[in-house]
Amino acid sequence: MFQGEYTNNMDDKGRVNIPAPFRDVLLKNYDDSSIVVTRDPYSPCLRAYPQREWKRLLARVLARPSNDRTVIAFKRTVISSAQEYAPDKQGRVLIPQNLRDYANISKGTVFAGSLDTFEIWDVSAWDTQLASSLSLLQDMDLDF
Amino acid sequence: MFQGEYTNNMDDKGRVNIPAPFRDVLLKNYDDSSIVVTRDPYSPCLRAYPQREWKRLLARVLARPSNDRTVIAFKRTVISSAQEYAPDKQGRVLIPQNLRDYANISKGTVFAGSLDTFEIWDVSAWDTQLASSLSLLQDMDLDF
DNA sequence: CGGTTAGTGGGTAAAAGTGGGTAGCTTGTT
DNA sequence: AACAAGCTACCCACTTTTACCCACTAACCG
Repeated sequence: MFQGEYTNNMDDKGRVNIPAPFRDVLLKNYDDSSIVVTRDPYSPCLRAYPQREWKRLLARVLARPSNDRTVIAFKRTVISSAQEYAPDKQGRVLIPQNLRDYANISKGTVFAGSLDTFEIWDVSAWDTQLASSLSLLQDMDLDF
Repeated sequence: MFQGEYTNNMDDKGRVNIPAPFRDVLLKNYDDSSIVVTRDPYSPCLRAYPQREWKRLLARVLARPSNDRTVIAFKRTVISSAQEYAPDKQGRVLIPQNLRDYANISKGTVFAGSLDTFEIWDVSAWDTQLASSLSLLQDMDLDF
């Protein structure tokens, strides 16, 4: 399970270090350190899936009628942008330019655990998102 | 059950001592001295869960529809920031910078028992919170 | 008043994160 | 087809952070 929030810097070449705790989860729970990175359609951030979770998502998509408009849109935004990455010896992955643009990532990069996936944010986008999530929760007054 | 209020000092490295009575509860009632520390979404403080209580919380969250906006907000504020800590030989844990910022903790740190969890406050934030909690209770005039 | 436990401070080895060079591949151009 | 340019994977070296250990002081308890 991915949890915790970590900030790392992307270098000039576009590489960022996957936080060590996440790499541990990948190796221990999934026997595979490679991930699939893609656009998150609901927020301006990227989402990283372990291989197994990515396959589960694909299965769910394939189970739907392929002419459905939302399924088509989902394929175009999420699936088309998905790419598999294996971290290098230092634990870094290269984020391609189109995904960097989508999430507005320039340098400061936040990795946020989200149970079976994790999110990748630009640090200032993360801060504003965090503030609005907090105010949403306070207004809703839900009990967990 | 965690009860009582204790003040300890965080050192320059960001470590604070978990009060001994709380460590006792962790060992005796939970057979595990490690805790999960996370943001409290309703107040500017942190909340520490014994492993077992944390798992119960996760189960409750997972039972809800994952596309619900409040569930997403909860994941981002609480689950993303959650990290597991095992106290060192002296009974201290390192509070990471992002959580220190959230709760405004610099040095004086208050640990407040809250039954199956406990809260971690900056001492001055705790004082102001205490004053307003008191006046709230006096106005409401409910009988416990 | 001595002994034990809680809390505090600091040193140090290992791990995590960062920066950059280079060889080899792909791509595109003449 | 040959060559140049750019990109990327891989490697090495450095810096920063963290985990772990030891030592000291203060409080508590008999």
